[in-house]
Amino acid sequence: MSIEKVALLAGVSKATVSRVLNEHPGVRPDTRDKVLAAINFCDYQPNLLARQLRTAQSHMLLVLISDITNPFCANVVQGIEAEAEAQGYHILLCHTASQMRREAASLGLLAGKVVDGVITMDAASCLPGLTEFIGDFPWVQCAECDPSINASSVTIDNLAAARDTVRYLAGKRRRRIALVNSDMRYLYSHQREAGYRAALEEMELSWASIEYAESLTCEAGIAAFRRLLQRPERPDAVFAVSDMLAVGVIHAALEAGLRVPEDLAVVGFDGIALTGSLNPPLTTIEQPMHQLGVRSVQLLLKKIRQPHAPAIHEVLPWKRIERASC
Amino acid sequence: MSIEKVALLAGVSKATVSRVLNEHPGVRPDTRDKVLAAINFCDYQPNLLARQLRTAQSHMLLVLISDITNPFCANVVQGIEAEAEAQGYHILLCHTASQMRREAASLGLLAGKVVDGVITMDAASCLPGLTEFIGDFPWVQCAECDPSINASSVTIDNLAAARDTVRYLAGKRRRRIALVNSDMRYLYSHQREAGYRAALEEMELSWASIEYAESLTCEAGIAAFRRLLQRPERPDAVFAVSDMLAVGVIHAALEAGLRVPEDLAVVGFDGIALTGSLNPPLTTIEQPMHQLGVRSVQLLLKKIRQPHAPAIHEVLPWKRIERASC
DNA sequence: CTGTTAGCGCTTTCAG
DNA sequence: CTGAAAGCGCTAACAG
Repeated sequence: MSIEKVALLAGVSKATVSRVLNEHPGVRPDTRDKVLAAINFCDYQPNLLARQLRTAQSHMLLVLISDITNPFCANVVQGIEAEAEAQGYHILLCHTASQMRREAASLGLLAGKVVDGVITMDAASCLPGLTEFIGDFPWVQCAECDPSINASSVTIDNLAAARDTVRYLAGKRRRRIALVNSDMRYLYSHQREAGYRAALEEMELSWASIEYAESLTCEAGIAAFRRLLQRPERPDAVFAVSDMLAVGVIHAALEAGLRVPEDLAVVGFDGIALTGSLNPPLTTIEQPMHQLGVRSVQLLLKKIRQPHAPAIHEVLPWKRIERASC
Repeated sequence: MSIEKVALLAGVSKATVSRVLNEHPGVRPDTRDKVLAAINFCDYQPNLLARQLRTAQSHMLLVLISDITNPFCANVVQGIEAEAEAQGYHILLCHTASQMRREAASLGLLAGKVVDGVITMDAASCLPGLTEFIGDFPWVQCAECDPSINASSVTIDNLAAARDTVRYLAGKRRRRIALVNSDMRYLYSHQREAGYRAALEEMELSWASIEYAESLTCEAGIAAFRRLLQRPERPDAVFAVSDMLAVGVIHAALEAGLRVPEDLAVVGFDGIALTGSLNPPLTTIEQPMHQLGVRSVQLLLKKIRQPHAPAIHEVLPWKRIERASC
């Protein structure tokens, strides 16, 4: 049943049906009722595709994500979805696994008018090849920002957060603070590593040790910590750039007979809910995950509505949550 | 730049451009090249909305989920997305928080032709009011299935899994086995509770104790276990219907001075990756999360392609993973 | 092998 | 306040 059938049924024109559908003012109450009755009668639902084609807006947002299985991402997506829903938008989720090919494919949805804009949360979206694909389409970088790109962003100050964390550990008399970092394709990895190095220098700690995890999972954290243990001198503290990595670090430490926090202090990053219920509870740097998502949507919609407004780079606060692991 | 511009540029008709775009056979190589050149020249990207309107298929799938933050859901979604991508489909994610209002709104996308079908993973989608909304549209119930509904489903045998678990605990000389269940709006809650009761009866255990968690989070697990402890006799084993609940149970148990597994055995459900890295590692009932997602997409596409094929109810195997928590 | 034409279902001027 | 008509960009008969 199309709008035409409804029009026929109500004895009016397509235009009038469209008017009541979109709540345009200036439709006489009784014709409005007639139309509404007809709509109800054949329980008509408008074809959204046709509407989108005609109005040239889909009210859909694309979200590019490396791995929804990572609780941090899931929480941000939840924020994105909540705000999108509140503003009458839907979200299209694309796992890119940071693979250029998949990213490029998804981005066809932008050019294809299937989505009105894109929020990226993954490493690869900053690659020169991809920025070209996105071109001038509305785009917000979330949690991972390349400042040289002309798109809005919502992030935290990763360098400051990492620096503060290492200083905090040093303040707790830890002298051999190791960093368990992630894939260096992420920009935040560089930023946090820079913060780590800066703090070591400031605190005049010469001991440094960095391991790179293959993914943001417990298993990768376990493997990374084991590698750390094979080095000449073992650390007395580990700063992991993700809570999941920290979970693995603690597991591997206990397994190796170390006590946490007595022998090894551990700090995570992200502040996922789970951290408070671990044994021991995990000290972590909390990112405003939900807010990161919410603001991303808000900036994206602003760009969609005012395409020529300049990019906005928003930096949200982080917070250290002190618990027993350190 | 529309298909018309390309046609003009290549000196052919729109139809021919469309043919090369869709790789239809029977286009002379040199005209094909001309078109391709033109497409390249103005880097034309087809308007997917227009195509979708015309062909009456969007190649998009709707996924209704209660909470992406729950790792079990996230893993299933990952499976859904992977298979969808492999088959040339995209997914639209809708958090429903099991709220009727939001579900109904999302389902407008079905009637509105924005999506070709829907996969539901939440409790509310079985409500009579909603099944009406979905009507005859292609629909697969994933992980949560109401057999009285005429839609395909992919699940595990929740009753058998729960029964087996309780028997296993009884076999380990546990005599006071408590169940930490979730929201009873979920059908699996009923099924697992039925399995729990059946096993108790079979094993001739008269002691039973059930607590209902408010959500599938660690915090809810902690609260539930605390309530359990306030009862006259404390359990010597807890079967939690979700790994996240189990994490909370263990946390609360250690906090109360109980040793796990000596004083309290704990078994979870779902088999999320994290469970292997907890302290102690968690015994759990593993659901084939990825496969649940993959098969859901496959059944949905089958239904989309053959609308009159009968519904298929697929039951996937589960697996007990024995670890130190029990 | 290629072009012409007729829509998909909707919104939106422009007249009346 | 309502209707007629044009057209969003594409695909698919049907001719030629």
